[in-house]
Amino acid sequence: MDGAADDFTEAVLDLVERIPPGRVMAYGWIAAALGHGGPRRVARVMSAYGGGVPWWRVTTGGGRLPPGHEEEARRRLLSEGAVFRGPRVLMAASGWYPEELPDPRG
DNA sequence: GGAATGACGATAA
DNA sequence: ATTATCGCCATTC
Repeated sequence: MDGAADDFTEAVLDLVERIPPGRVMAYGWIAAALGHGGPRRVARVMSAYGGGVPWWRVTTGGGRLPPGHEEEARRRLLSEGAVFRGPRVLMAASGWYPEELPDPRG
């Protein structure tokens, strides 16, 4: 076991919890915001511990909903006012990024 | 130690 | 738009 692993998990969950309603963040964004790890690492955390946070506000880089939970996530996001474009979320409109951190998009 | 796997991402065809 | 392939990173077998 590794204490640092729990630390990373906690950081991911904390960041996901502060995503505003109707907004979404990508796995890669979260990894970039935390400064280490990777998209797969974040996805693993969500898969295991995402049940305690608004996991539906986390999507793939293209606005794709989490596989196996598309129905659920889509329903929730629509309810929160997220902008959809077919089966995906418009990251340009509903994408969110912590203002206190540098934006990877430039 | 090596192969397989996964709620990913980017690129090529 | 869709499929295929590779890279990434930690976990699991």
